[in-house]
Amino acid sequence: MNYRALAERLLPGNYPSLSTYEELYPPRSLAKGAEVTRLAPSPTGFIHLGNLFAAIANERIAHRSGGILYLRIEDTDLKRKVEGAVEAVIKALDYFDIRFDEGAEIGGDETYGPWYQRQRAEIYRAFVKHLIEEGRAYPCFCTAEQLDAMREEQTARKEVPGYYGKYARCRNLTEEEIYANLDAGKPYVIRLRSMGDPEVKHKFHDEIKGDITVPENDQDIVILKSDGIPTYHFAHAIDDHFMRTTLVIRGEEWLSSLPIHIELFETLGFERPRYGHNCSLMKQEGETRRKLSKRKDPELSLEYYRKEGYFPRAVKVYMLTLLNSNFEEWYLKNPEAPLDDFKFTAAKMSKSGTLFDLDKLNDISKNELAKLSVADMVAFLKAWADEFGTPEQLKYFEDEQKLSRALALCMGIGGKKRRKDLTTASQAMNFIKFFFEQPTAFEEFRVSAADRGCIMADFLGSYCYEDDAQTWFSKLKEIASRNGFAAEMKDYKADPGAYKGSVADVAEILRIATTGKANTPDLWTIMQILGEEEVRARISALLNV
RNA sequence: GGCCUUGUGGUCAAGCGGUUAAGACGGCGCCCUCUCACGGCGCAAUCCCGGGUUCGAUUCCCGGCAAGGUCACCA
Repeated sequence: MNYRALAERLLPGNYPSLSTYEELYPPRSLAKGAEVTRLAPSPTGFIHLGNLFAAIANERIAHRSGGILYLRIEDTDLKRKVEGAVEAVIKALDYFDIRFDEGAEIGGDETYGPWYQRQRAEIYRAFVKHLIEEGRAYPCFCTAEQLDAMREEQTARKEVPGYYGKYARCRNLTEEEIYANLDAGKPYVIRLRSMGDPEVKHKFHDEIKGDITVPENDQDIVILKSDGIPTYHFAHAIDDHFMRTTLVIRGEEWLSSLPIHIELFETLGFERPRYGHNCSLMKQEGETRRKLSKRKDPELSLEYYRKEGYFPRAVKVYMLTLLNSNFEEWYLKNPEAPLDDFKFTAAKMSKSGTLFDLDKLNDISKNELAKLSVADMVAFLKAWADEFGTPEQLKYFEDEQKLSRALALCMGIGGKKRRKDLTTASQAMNFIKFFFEQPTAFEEFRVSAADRGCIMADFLGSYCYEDDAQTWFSKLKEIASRNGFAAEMKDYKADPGAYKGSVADVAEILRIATTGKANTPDLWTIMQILGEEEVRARISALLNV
């Protein structure tokens, strides 16, 4: 068989010599130990927590080591393309401080580009042509129907499905048969002529999983599709070689195609990057758990968290605690340190699938928001409200002084201890609502309507805006006594039967009357912020019902 | 089904031959307290199963089992 002639027939024309590409994309001059990692999404534009998870790992490893993180777009499948997707990905990741050094739409050094795989067609074809010349790749004319039928037959016989060994029909086509098919204008793909034997297993060091066993590949996989565009596997080998990737951190779902990639790198004569296969983020579904999926779990899109108003740092902290098992301990000791100071390592990444835990995220969110200054909190809420807030909520920002005082109270600023009431922007806006809007719904009172009336009237009679907190509270105790409630909690607890309730119940009535809620921060302060007129109006409104 | 990966409380997990088997979230209880939140204290709850090796296995070996992933001209 004249492979050279076949290659020329299949991919006519003069391609640069292979060494040209080596010179075009030379090894990077980086310090020893610097890792080059990448994110290589297909341009669907949809990013979810699972993608963020892997993105943070790649970003941290690259930048911790003084290396490079780049963005490559895997657009070999046209069906997946969505307009504006690349910008959306960049923006979504930027929100979490993930910045690329190179890549699609990034600008900067273009040496290792282009970053869209469709624009790299010539490179792929040059290498495919080379493989054909070497007899390591061949055209396959099998139709989709034939392949389906074959798969069915294999499955029925309980054999491994696929295009390999004796099933690789086009692998041993004669020269005459090939040219006859070509002359007949039959569409074809280019397949790798695999030399592997799956019975042979090799030890392989995975940066995350440790030593694993990998069988050899024997599938004659498609490397060039009938449209002349490579498949993922082939593009991966070419691109990660010429973009000089040193470490590929990718999802566990790729582990089973590792044999293919190993064979590809070997036949191309490229040095392999190191690999780390990270576990996926899982979701509990009934009895079982499964990998997060973009189709089935829209509530796990990054957009969802932005809309809820999760503080980006909180999401990142949560991801890091899942990603590196020693991060949480470090963070507990260094709550003020920049996240980037943490020594992130692939080796500390979890080997098993992780269930996404909203309770944990919420807890972290509360802690993160509690660290903010009032000004930062206002800025955060404003940014959120501008995009997602209701018109009523936007009005809160008109009286910034009141807003600041309300937030300071809810965050415990000025008091002895910080409060942790606020979880997300939307929750926070809802939490402070009563400062700006008269409550229309009231939580249930525990005291009878008659007693409530007496207490509210009594309060209105003695209320003085100028009273300090202590005076205000001692008046509350007097009201309690006058109306048959215990002034001291201790007295009440000692003999509950002797009273209608305690001063706590008195406070609760006023609290619900002014805020609508049974649980709030300090009531006296709330009244100070609301102002005398508003307090009297709200209580009177309830008195007259 | 084949192959690969993974199995420590409800969740995330440390430990990797001898430990009262850390810690965090969640749950429950108590204290603090005008409510809540914060904080403090405490409780319940875990080594997938079966064989080996060993004086001794959560830790090492073998075998099960379970879960996840993957078997495309998708990535």
